Amino acid sequence: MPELPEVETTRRGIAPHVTKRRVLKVIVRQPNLRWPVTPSLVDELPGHVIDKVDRRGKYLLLKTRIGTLLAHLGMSGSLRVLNTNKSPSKHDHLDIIFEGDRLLRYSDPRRFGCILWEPNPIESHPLLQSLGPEPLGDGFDGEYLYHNSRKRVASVKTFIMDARVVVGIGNIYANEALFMAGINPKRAAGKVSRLRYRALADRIKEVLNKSIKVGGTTLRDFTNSSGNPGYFKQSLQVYGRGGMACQKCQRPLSQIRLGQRNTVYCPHCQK
DNA sequence: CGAGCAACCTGCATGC
DNA sequence: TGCATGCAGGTTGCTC
Repeated sequence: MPELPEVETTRRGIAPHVTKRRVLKVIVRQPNLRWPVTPSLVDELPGHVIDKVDRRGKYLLLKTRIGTLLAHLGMSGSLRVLNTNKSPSKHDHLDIIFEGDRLLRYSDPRRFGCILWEPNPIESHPLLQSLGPEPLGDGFDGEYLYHNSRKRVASVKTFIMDARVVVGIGNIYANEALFMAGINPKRAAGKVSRLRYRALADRIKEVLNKSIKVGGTTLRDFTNSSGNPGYFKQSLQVYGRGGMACQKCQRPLSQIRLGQRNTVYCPHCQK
């Protein structure tokens, strides 16, 4: 479900409700996520205050004085702030109950996400170790992409979706940014010019920023922390539109498989 | 080292 | 209606 804009939407939604709040209790109903929910979470988090909600790539970091809760939403996960009287349904795997009448509920039908507890400095967590720069941060631009793609024969789409290269760009926004930049997704990453990588980096920033502004993309079931959908779907130009007319040239969009992922592009506008 | 792919799991749309 | 199939927003970890 979530790429960077959806995770950032979640972060902004939950932050005001959990920051400075003290955890009363943690309830785990289904520990078998991508990795087992860290068992000590239930014993260690209660009694402590969430100081800050950060994001690194698609990971959410709930920081306390004694450690960090690291959450990933996988393909179908969500975090919502609810009243404690709301009873859980089938895929509501974990609750963090706060003092007062609020709880943070993790739901994830496919269970590709994770909830981990890390008592040590989070910067050294293995899952965060090999992540590339934030696409909306200073370390990311066309020069960076150009420099790191030399001699790479994999497709440029696979390249920008690799979290070791740059975090946060999933299948939706990779398709969109390549269309906006006029680059064929099949092109070898190492054969894209410096000039065109500048355009690509700019379009990546643009599409992510615009999506965050409207609460992300809701395809079937993504909702923000209050249960509302995101509105970027209506702005998508190629994702989910294989066979339909290109919005620039009116020719039909091609749909292919690239690195096991559905890929839509315009053979006329993207070279 | 990089590239390609199977795997994790459930829900939903489609076709017979 | 029922069943089989294929597909979905992500990422790791295996093989070559």
